[in-house]
Amino acid sequence: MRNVAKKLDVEAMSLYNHVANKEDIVDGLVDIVFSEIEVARPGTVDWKTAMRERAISVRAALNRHRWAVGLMEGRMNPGHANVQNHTAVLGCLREAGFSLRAAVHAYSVMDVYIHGFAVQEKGLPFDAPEETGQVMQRQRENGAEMDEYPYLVEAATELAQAGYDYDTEFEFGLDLILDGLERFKAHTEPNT
Amino acid sequence: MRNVAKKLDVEAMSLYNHVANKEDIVDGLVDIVFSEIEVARPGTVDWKTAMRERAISVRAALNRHRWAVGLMEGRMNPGHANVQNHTAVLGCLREAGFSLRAAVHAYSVMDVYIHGFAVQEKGLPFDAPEETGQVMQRQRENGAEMDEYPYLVEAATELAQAGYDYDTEFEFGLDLILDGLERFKAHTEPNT
DNA sequence: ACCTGAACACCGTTCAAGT
DNA sequence: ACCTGAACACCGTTCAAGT
Repeated sequence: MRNVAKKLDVEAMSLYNHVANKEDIVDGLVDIVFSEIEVARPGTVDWKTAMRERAISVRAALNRHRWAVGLMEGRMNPGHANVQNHTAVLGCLREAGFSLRAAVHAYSVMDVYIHGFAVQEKGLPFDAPEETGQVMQRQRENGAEMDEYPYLVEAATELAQAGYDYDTEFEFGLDLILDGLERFKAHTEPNT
Repeated sequence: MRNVAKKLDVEAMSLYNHVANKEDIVDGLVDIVFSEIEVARPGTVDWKTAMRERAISVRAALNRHRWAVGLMEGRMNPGHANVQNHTAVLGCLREAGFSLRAAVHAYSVMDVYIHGFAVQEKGLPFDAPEETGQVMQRQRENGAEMDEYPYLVEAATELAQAGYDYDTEFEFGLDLILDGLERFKAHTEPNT
């Protein structure tokens, strides 16, 4: 609040003449982020590529506005863009032949993964390889024998050497889920 | 800090004689939660049921300690139980035949999903059906024509009627991912 | 109608002074 | 060695007083 006010060359209390409270401002900001998410118009591409491109679009938006990570879901005053986005995704799945329950399932897995990945990526203390070694070393200093954790050491040294690419990691899980949904769809609704 | 101190019948500043700072306390608490996570001992069950049971154990622990949701990952001073858990999971996957990269991929998807689901479940403003209607109504009050969002209305009324079960929702996504990992494993390492 | 100074009830943390 | 009062630098928010 005080920082926002400062940027407007105004005192913090003045803001309360224009917005209800901080939550109110965040509601508006979050809806702007929602408005930046692109989802293919109905009937232009199959559901799988539509959902894949949307997922990547969400991730891109969250990367442009890292402060929004963890604030997008659970809004209790969803804005226009938010509701519109929900409708678009639900519509895409339903028109592709997903049953209502199946669509809700699919939506849940996809968004849990997309936002969960963003949270993990944001909260990670180390830029993967660089600081991983330091964490391991602190373990050692605390008296931990490293041969107690062979698999951890193995993974840490591998990642330190070859690096860790968030983009490919994200898409691995994304495709795993999309393929799973495709199989689930074929399994529950053999005709289509 | 001040609340913790109060529970110990002490002033807040006294705590700094025993811990470095707030983060230090949280580190310790989080590691207790990690210690409650059960993972099958090597060789007792196949990797898939081991990972499935662990996922459910994580979720149960997070349900017992909802404050820990979102604090488990990205610790930069991982405790003993944390490191031990990491090792156990990595070991389970490696000994089941996952390559190192594949194990890291698998670990990433699983934990992103598990913790992402917990975050979503915690942050949800409405206990599913009950408050869903209220949110929809506020949309209407804001001048939104409901036939703009047929799929949303459809889903909301359905969920309001039949209810929404977090446990089955969680396990749907979990099994989708585990099945996907099994297929991925078979695909990349045809022999085993 | 809009802005603001003073104040309230919070945070985590430091440090010199006490025992 | 451990505790504490006073203080600092923060939060979001209210309200009466100003223009």
